[in-house]
Amino acid sequence: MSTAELPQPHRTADVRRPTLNAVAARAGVGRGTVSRVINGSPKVSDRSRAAVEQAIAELGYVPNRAARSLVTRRTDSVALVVPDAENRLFSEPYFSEIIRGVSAGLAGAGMQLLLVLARDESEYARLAAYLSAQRVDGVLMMAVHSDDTLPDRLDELAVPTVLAGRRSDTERLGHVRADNRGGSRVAVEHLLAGGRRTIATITGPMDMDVARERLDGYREALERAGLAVDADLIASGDFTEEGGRAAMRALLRRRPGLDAVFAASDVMASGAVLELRAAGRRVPGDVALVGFDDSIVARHIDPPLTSVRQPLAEMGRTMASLLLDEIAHRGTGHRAVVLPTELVVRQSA
Amino acid sequence: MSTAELPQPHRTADVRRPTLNAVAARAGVGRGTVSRVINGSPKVSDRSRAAVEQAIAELGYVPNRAARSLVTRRTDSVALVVPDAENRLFSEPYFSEIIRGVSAGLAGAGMQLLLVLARDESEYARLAAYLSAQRVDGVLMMAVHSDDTLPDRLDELAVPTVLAGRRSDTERLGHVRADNRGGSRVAVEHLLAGGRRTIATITGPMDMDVARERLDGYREALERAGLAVDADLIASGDFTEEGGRAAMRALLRRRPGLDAVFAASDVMASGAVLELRAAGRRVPGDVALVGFDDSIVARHIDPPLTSVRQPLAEMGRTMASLLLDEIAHRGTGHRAVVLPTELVVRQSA
DNA sequence: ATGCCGCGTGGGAGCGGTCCCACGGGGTGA
DNA sequence: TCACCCCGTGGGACCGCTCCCACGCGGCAT
Repeated sequence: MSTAELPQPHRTADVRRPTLNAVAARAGVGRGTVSRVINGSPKVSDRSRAAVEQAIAELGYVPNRAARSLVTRRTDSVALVVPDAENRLFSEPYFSEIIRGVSAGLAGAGMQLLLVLARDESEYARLAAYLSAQRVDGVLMMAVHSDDTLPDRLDELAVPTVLAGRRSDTERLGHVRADNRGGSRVAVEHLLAGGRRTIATITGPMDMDVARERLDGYREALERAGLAVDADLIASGDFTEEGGRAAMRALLRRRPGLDAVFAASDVMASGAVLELRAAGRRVPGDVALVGFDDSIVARHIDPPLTSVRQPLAEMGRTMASLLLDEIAHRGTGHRAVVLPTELVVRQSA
Repeated sequence: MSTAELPQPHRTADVRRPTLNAVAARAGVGRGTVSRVINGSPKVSDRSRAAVEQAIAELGYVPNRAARSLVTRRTDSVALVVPDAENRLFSEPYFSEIIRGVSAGLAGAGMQLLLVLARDESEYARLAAYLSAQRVDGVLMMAVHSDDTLPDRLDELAVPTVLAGRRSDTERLGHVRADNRGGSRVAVEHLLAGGRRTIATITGPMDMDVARERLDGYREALERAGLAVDADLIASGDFTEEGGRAAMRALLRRRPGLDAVFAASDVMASGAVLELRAAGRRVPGDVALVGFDDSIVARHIDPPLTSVRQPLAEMGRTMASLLLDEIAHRGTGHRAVVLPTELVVRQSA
């Protein structure tokens, strides 16, 4: 590592920005009037409003957030909490797309987005106090585990909270999720439509709601087609590539005759592909494969992977709007929103 | 999309949190003393300190950020600005790893991280005023274009600013970057060591410093090896997969005899692989290939890609510490830090 | 002309901290 | 014993905003 001093440019001293008082003086009105103009109150004459707006423009005035926040007891900011252990997910489009959606949904409301990565357990434990100390008006949480009680604590502390995904099917907090079950069903139906009949599935960890839902979708599709669900065709992975390989190996051992696989994530599918190739099976010739997430790897593995896409940006936007809702009308009750998925057909099935 | 009302739980009314005054009363001391304890001043007797700490614990007191910020003129938060047009990068480990590093580097200092995605030009234009209005103590910027003047404006406004990467080799602002030139040189030296002699390169857009640096590294390696630099072996891409394909196509046309390619990004390398395969060349048998970034696709394309890894998390941490430095000692001058890269050898070369 | 209404307005109070000045009391040196 | 110092301390004065009360004034009904 090398470090270099850069040529030092001019550096203005601690610039004091104009206050609301200065604007009032310049516009020849009282502080109250300026405040009203800034906050869009209708009870201001056109003349005053014009004068104030001109003064604001001339001075380049921007309200001091801290001062406002102190009296309104709002911060106009929300936190996005991401357990940092989930860095795996972080590098997927999942996080970034949702964040973009959240950001877009928040921007219109003039809300700031605070990114909080909880590195370890102890840090995570402090979070409830931290977040409730009027630091944020609301909290968005991603990748919440089934046994996580932080959301409940926030709820008890009256901090508006919205989750990405739900912890279980008895989730009481507001949340947004994709139609995992429906998406999986469509994926498997696609395999059935391609003439496949011995369709296996690689599931995620069964203590996660997404994993259970995606397995349910698989079952539903088979049942609707009048096919029996064979337990030997179900192997569990852990959403990692290695887990996908191991599951695929197990499936090939138990049911060498399988002609299709539905993997509950693209990353596991990418592991499965390697294992299939190692076993001499061609994809999709011998075995068709469908993944879930439409992540980056889906486009880049060979063959490009047919996968189920979640409307990530829209999920983010919806999370933002649910949260803004909860903030605006506290006690309105929580809402759950399920968004439809879409099957992206590529060459693996 | 479907929406559901969830059962409504209890909802406490606007909870008023204890103030510093309440702590003082409970501890039987003055406000000043409590403030001193909170801010770690040594001028407090052990007795008072103990009393205050107990009162804080009993009341669950947490200082009000807004109130503090109002008087100290600090916000204890920094913004991470990401031009949203760069969403492509966003989904790479690049962003997420740097963000993790930044977050880790900031956490120790009790700083908050504000994520600011600038969606379009107009939004981006407003950013300078927005950020300078004492909203943040400093700014971190990613993916800054060569012609971007926002950093300079921030600098003029005396807002401490640190960039990820530099705009050009005359960059005056503080920044952190990987040793792109050295990394590229090592990559090409690896190809040379493998016996390759006709080594092409696919560059990024030449108006980006990283692209220029990586090309320079390529040149350096050849020159050190006593080989001439052949302009026909240099094709420019744009850091996209399609750009990589097009560049590879051009290279094969101009120099069908090439036996190795150094692509300035993994994504371009992944495009190159497709084109090489289409042309019937085996990788690495006929043509060896090295990429840059060690991104997700590097591990997942076939064959797994040898690539140059940047120490992303450390870059983030370093950015944070440079920024904290600039905030603490304004006018100390800006610094540039270059971090070493590492060649990750896989099967493509 | 007088009273009343309501709109637009000015400005005091206060949000919850930090800063700093002034003050009391114990120790030290003359 | 007295003057001085220093340490720990309490509390007034803000920071820049919003909230809200009270007030002036023109228009309308009486």
